Amino acid sequence: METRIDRIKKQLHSASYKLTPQREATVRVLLENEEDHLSAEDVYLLVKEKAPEIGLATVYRTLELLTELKVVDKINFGDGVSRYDLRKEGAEHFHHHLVCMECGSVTEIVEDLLGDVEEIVERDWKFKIKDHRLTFHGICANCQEKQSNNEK
Amino acid sequence: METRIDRIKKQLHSASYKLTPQREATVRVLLENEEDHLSAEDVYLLVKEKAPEIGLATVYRTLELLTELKVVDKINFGDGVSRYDLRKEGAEHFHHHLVCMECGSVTEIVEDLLGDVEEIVERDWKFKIKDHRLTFHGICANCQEKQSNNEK
DNA sequence: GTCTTTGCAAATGATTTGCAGCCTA
DNA sequence: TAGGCTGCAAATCATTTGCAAAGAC
Repeated sequence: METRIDRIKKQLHSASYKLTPQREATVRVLLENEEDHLSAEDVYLLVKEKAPEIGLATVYRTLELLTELKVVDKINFGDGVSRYDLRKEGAEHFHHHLVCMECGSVTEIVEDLLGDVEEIVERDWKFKIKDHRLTFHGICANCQEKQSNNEK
Repeated sequence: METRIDRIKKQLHSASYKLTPQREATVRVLLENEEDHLSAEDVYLLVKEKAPEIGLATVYRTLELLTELKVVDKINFGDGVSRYDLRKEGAEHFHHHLVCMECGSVTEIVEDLLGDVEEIVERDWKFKIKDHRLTFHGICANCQEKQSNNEK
């Protein structure tokens, strides 16, 4: 069976890059933390646990490479750091995010919510859409509940 | 008649801040360049033309202040800099952007495209939306035309 | 061997902060 | 005169780059 790593390896090869141990360790960390939205520093610390000799610069270079190959998406929630998110396999579009202003949690929405909107934009603005970024800022279900409990 | 500056002045006062000459100069630059998406450095250079003694730190501090008061929105298109956008008066929601991957131009969409989408998100994810960020990356009408001309 | 990739340290660039002086209530 | 506000310079933080050594084909 072809694993996810195998497929990423192929993608690298077809762009004439190698899956070095460092790159593999980095990809594994991303796979094992798919739900999180790790910064380069986060990834570095996690990779370091398995491969202590790795350098931060290598992590940055790998993440940049993976971004180029569209294996990951680089996102920015407005705090000063870039975060890296594995692209869902087969997903045509970048997924969306709900960022909680209370607790900072980030929830992913994989469903494509923008089909109709993109049609309108392409038609009315004559803009050829290649990608999108949609983030909602607000209060997550958890924090809403906490708030209403506090009011009791 | 109450000008836009007057209203911003009131907003500052009601949060017990003053509209100092430096702050006023900064706001004026933002008003005069509403269509652009200026970085702090951009704002600094423009303010410097009128008030050469101003410091970059003051511009940063002013922009931060205006962001807090929701007079401007701080946005990030993925290049390493924050940009500042005057919030449209009366606009309930932050407007959207089309970023051209060819020429880097940024077009604003003031229309609210997300009404339906927000309803879905609030209902299905129990997420109380306070704000949103929507950016499309693609090719603007101009660059599309240039490309098809080159192919001739 | 040649070309790619790496780790380290130094460089860069955006943004923030410490602080002494300034201005205004 | 006290506090907010400013300009400057130094500090910080994320990210990038130069370079010599190490590794892959």
